Amino acid sequence: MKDQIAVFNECARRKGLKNTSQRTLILKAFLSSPSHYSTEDLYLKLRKNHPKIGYATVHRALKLFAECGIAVELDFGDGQTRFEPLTIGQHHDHLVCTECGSITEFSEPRIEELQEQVAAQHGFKIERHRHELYGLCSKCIGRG
Amino acid sequence: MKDQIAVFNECARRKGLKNTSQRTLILKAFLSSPSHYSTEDLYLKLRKNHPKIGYATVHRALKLFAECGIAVELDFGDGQTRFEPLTIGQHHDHLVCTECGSITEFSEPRIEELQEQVAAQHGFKIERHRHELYGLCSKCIGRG
DNA sequence: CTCAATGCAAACTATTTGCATTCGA
DNA sequence: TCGAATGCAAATAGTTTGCATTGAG
Repeated sequence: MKDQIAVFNECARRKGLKNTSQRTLILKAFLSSPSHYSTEDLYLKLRKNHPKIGYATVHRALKLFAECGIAVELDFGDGQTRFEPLTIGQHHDHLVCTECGSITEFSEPRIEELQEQVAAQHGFKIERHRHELYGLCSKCIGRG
Repeated sequence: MKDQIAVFNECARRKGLKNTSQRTLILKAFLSSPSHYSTEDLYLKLRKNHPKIGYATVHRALKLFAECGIAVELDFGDGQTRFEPLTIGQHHDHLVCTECGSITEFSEPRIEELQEQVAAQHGFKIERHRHELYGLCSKCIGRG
């Protein structure tokens, strides 16, 4: 988390941005939880203690975090863009439960390797990827 | 393609739907091209020869195709939902060029297998997945 | 004749933008 | 002071829905 704040501050400095209490607040809330926030999620959470904060401010901050490389935008197909804190060099993909909406992370180097092979076969240069498995999580399998 | 039409007709019959010239038209156009159409793409294409067709009709037909299992909805993060014809049992994933927008399909059984292993480790039951590699296609690498 | 389908326009939802005001450097 | 940031409201874009009319069975 310290790393991420440092990375963001450096990025903000390069862009000539100013520090504001709101953005600091949003950044801390964003980093302090393992959640996958949509703008609305985070906005609603922050508003409890900071009623004056604006939706657009939260949204602009999240987009900025993504630009600075400390967040990634995710889309699980439910119509909401989510943002996830990104630690440098740490990539992972997601298991998304279609029943309860829970999100679990996974990382499988052998898949990444095969991806590279596939790309190479097509003369394709990978910049980024998304890999999501949708289905039932362990908690929901029993109930189903 | 014949299979897909048969599957759709059976599905429509079960749902008690009626055949209409518009939907037949949309279905044929949808299946006759390897493209990954958004509603708008297909609507604009169809409108050339059938100016009276409505956007909503095209959209409702595409959603229906997805419901009947002859199409899958795709989202490459550009804000448009795309629809791809699906042949039964034939699954594939996508290489998406971030430069020219071209879409190439790939299929790698070893990745699917590893996916299943990952899911099993988490007690997760996969219903479907999405796996997309974003980057530069062979044509765009030279130009870059 | 009945009810699904159509085509149009309007509604909706998430996201983005314009702008007057506020506030950090 | 200067310009970035904020907060509000309005605009946008894609998707979905309501409804009067059309048309298939």
